[in-house]
Amino acid sequence: MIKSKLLSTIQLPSNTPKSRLAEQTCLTLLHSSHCNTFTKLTQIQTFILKHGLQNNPLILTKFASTSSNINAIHYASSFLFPFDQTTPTQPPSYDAFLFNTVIRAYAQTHDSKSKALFFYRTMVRYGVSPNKFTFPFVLKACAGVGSLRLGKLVHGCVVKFGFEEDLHVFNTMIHMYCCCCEGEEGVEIAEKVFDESTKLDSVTWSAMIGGYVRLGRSARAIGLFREMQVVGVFPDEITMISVLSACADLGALELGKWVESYIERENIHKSVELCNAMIDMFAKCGNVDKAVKLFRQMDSRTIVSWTSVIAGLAMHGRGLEAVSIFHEMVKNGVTPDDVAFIGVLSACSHSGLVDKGRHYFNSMERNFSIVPKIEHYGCMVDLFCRCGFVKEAFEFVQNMPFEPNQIIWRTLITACHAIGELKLGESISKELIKNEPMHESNYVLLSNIYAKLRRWDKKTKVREVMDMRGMKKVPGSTMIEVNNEMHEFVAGDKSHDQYKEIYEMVDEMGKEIKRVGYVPTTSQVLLDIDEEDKEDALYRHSEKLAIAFALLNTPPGTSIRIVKNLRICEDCHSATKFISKVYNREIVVRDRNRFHHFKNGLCSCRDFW
DNA sequence: ATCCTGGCCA
Repeated sequence: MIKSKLLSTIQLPSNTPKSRLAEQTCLTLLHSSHCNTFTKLTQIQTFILKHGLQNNPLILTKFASTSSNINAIHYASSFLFPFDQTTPTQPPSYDAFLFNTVIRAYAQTHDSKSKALFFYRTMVRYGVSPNKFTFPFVLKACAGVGSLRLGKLVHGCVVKFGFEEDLHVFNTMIHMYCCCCEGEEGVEIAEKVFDESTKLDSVTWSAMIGGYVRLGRSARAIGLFREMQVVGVFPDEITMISVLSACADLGALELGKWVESYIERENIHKSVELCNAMIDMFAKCGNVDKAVKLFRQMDSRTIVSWTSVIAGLAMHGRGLEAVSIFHEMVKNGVTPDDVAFIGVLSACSHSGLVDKGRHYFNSMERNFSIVPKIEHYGCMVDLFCRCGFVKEAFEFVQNMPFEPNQIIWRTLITACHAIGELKLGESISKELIKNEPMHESNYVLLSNIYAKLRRWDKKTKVREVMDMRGMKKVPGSTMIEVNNEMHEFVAGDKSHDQYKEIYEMVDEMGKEIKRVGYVPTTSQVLLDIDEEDKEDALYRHSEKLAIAFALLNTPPGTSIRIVKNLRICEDCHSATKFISKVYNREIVVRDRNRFHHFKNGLCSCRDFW
């Protein structure tokens, strides 16, 4: 209000050159207000036109850079470039700085990154040479768009304008190639560029390490971090965030603890983000108590801190604690966002809190004006299915404002499988395969259903179709960290040095647990073989191999932590309960979905997962 | 004279 008055009543003293004073007044205006509403922008635009400042690059640049939301940016750019944007007429006397500002503004948006590239092209067409500040923005926009073709093109421009030696530009280029991974090509180029360069700083290494983590190649990320230390480049907090993220992904608790002490020892700044990454790491590596402790010790927290600890508790099946922290968060005046709701809803789902889940889902829009996304609907479907309310789940899906995605269909199929609605599961699976013929988990679900129906003929047929289409089932594998080393097992694995002892141990385990009531669940075995062989096949599962390995190589009474890449199978779940009792070990299993804490013959998931 | 790089939660 005050500003609009100021604008309309402003008087310029006559003894000063008008334009200079107008320029200063305009700068003050731009400086003092955040020009993110149409009204303010219109007022300033009027002022600019009135005082003939429309060709003043300084004013125009400021005008563009103070626009802090997407509408303001569109507005500012349409003012700066009022011509038909596809066929620009007369090149105005704009400089690189002005273009950089507009390119930056668009590069930072969520859905208009390609406009950044458009303005880069406009800039070049006008004969304005990009400077060293231009390319980091353009490359960032490319990374956001994710098109390798564009990325390569911009790389060419970087070389053409001679900025490939600039470390900022170079680092952003590594980042861009890591983000534009069509297949593996992008990351391969990033590696090549990375390997060929001689001057790398911690940012370059972090970009590459972070790239591997994003692609799920966490072991490679850790390897690269080790190389970084060998070469003698000192990591900073952002490097450590990526490394922690890799530990979280691998479930490498010992390594994660080492990272924690390394941060302490080297006095690396513990930013909120670093603490968040640490919370996430401890939760995903099985020590959720430590995650909660760290969370409690933080003196300032962001929504990410709260969400990390809530999601951490959720995956350990500690739903009530997660819900209570969510409450505490709201009470502390932190407004939950959509991700926080994913956390609290999945907490309800993993702990069977149906009513609470419904309550939070309904409160999203009512109390927080967050429109539930399909992911939130997915959480609800999962919640209903886990509690056995399959009918309600189907009704819920029918009433939701989205077309169900494959994730939701697969949740429903799994539920059908669990409650024995095999015919329904079969028909949905077939439908899914028709729509998404190259997704292997659709075939796996169908083949599981045929196994339960004992229709080996149809099961074999599914297998054949998969082979014909050149697809492979992701092999189940289990990782375990012993003495700071990761060991990975796949079913029937004989590559391990200790494999003979391990198989003997597995046999012994089988005998011991059968004595206290374990019955092998042979219907889980997805092969058409006779019962005795099936039992044998069950004993070769990667989970059991890893547990046997742990029993052989860790002191009695210590807890065992393993990480499985897929969901733990029903038989291994049952067997592990008995093993925890017979061998008096706490066994913590992280599977694709959540954690299972086995202790004294029971599991924290209450056999519901 | 003012504009630059990598990172955390589903």
